[in-house]
Amino acid sequence: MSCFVENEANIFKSLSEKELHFLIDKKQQIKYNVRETIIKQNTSSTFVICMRDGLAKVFIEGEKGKNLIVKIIGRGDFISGGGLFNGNVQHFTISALTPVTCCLIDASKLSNLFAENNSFAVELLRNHTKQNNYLLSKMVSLTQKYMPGRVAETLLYLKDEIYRKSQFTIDLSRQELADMSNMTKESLVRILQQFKESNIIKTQGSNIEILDEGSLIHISKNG
Amino acid sequence: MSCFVENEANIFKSLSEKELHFLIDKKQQIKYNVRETIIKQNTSSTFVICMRDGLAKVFIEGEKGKNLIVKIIGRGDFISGGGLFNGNVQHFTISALTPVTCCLIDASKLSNLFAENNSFAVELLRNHTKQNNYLLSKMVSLTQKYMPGRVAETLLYLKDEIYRKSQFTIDLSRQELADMSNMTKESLVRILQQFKESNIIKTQGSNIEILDEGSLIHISKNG
DNA sequence: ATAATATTTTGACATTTATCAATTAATTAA
DNA sequence: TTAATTAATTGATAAATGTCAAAATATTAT
Repeated sequence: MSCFVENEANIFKSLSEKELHFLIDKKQQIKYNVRETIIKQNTSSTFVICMRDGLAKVFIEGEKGKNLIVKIIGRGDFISGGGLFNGNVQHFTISALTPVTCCLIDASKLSNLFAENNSFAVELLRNHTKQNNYLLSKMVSLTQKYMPGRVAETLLYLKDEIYRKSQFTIDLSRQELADMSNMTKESLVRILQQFKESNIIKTQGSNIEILDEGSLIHISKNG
Repeated sequence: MSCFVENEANIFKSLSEKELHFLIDKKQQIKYNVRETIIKQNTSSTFVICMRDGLAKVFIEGEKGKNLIVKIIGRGDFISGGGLFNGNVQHFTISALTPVTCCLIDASKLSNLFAENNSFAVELLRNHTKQNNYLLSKMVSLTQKYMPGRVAETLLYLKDEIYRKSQFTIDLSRQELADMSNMTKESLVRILQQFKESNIIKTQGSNIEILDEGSLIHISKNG
């Protein structure tokens, strides 16, 4: 089933072919253009998303037009909008950073599977637990680290979790990098500048290369 | 079953008497003294907690000895330590603010119930979804509001969610109030002082009375 | 009760971070 | 390609918040 990636984190791994078919109508693969909104905060919808291809940002639209990017999702990631089994109101916005293909799964189908396959419920709970723990650690970073630490963390996150190499062309603007790191774009730019001057990174527009990962890790821990 | 409170939020409401008995051994009600640790971050344990009586703080022990109090739990609250179905490592510490009585439930018992009662899995997922949404909104508050807004929010949280009246004697120190609001104790004290001078609150030691809730709401939204 | 200890409050000052305006670079549309 | 628009960068300055030390209160143990 093309929407699913074979890996440890895949919450669908415990499902049979038949169960997968029940969950996903192949024709329900939707495409989004860059910058298109996939899920909109405060609206109501009953589907959850499984990313097939592309990258999207998951963010909260705060007061005063300030956005907080919670995470980036890509191929194989499963995400619900915060309304799952809980009123269907979406608690964050998801929008495409690159062209995105994804499956929209109706939430009611999930609970229907619990009875016949209880390890699927466990998988979903595990997924939520992980998300929870991620939010907690992000919360600590954002509140207890100085700006250089937060920028270092953002860069390492992009390298390790999203692009999986030391040199990459980001699909995010400086403003979006700032929204991930909880600071203004001006502050972000200044810190990137510092990292460049210390030969920790090399940047050219949206191309970023991490030259000294050790330093970055050190800064992200002690900043 | 004395450990459970009858209300909407109770995740056990869909269980039969027999299922409840399976889940909870009455003798497994544990008592903790003030300041005792119930769950310790980074240790491994397989139980989840249902609070019967008393108040406890759920917090993350950050770097540099800085704590972030995520929430306060009390009678009827259910909480897992972040290791549920996910390696059993606890991701935060829970410690008693007042004498606490609670039930410790082995996590493996939870999944055993999923097969025979699939709405229980849905309840658990709903609980996790809510927790997730709470963390997201807390994250936004802590990162996007100025100190007065965060203190106002903390006071309203204590009034609305914990003590449920306008005048209450807090079981938290100033340091702990600061840990809830993400600031130093000195900053917290200064802002309480400002609120007093504006006749928004009245304080005497650990006794706090909210005189002007409207202003507090306004500050928490616009701060 | 009294001393010892811990907590809360206050003040002066330093640091971190944001804001605003101006400039430069990059992207998009005609 | 060139103009028009948007994004990125830099500098000067202001605002928010933290640090450190001291004083005042409260709490605990003897």
